[in-house]
Amino acid sequence: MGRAPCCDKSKVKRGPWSPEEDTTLKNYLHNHGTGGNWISLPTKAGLNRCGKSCRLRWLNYLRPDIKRGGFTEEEDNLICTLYGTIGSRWSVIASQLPGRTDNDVKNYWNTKLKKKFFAAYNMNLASREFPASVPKFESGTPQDHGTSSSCFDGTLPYLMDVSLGQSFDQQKQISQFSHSNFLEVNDFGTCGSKSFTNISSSQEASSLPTSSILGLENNYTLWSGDESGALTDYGFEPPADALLGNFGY
DNA sequence: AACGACATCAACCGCCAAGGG
DNA sequence: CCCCTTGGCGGTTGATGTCGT
Repeated sequence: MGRAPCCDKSKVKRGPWSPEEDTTLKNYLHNHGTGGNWISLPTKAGLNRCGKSCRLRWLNYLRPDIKRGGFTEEEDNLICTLYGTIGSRWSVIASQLPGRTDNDVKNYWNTKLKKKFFAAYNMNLASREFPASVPKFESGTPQDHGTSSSCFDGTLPYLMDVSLGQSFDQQKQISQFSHSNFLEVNDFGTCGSKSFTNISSSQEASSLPTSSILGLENNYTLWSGDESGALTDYGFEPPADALLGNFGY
């Protein structure tokens, strides 16, 4: 027996969202929040859409803090470094790129960065006898590359500056983005890693939703991976565990 | 101008894990 | 425990745009 679908696909609208639907969803979320239930949200909001579709539309497109436009070189480098270390954990990678969604990062990787990544990698292989296997971490344990391992056959150029084909300072790059070990957590998605000071001092902070507006409490909770123990242990072997530790995971 | 190839990205699919009853 | 619902995630698809011939 197959798994029951989350909604009746034949009765809900699919495909691209209209501006009217976007407005309806935004207005509803602004006034009521998710109510902790995306599945029932479209009915309450008067949308003939699947709840999952509403959630995706909000997270990937309608959220006010979405950053649109091209990725910077620093973002490129960070994505490549993280991909080389933890694999295709797009939500984790996106959490280190404020304003970027996992879908954005995934699309960007698949359409552009992947080629750049391997072009730089091949260049390194040809010019500098880049080792066929890269045991950079002192632990000596095999790397866990997540679901992407088959793509690499165990070989990862994760210390490479893809734009320059030069050695890449992983810790430096990561520190530029992770700011601190605090993660922003809210009810509207997993994206957005910002330091407390960034949230509290920026103009963005003043525009953050209050619990009354969005029907939420503790919209922004600060978690420290070292201290709270609240964050998931993803079960990575070193070095991924060590790297994720930099982000509070 | 017309056409095909390629690139982009929004949206969907299906699986998995968490949590509540 | 077990089952069910839901949220979250990564992989994939398909519509649309852009470029080259």
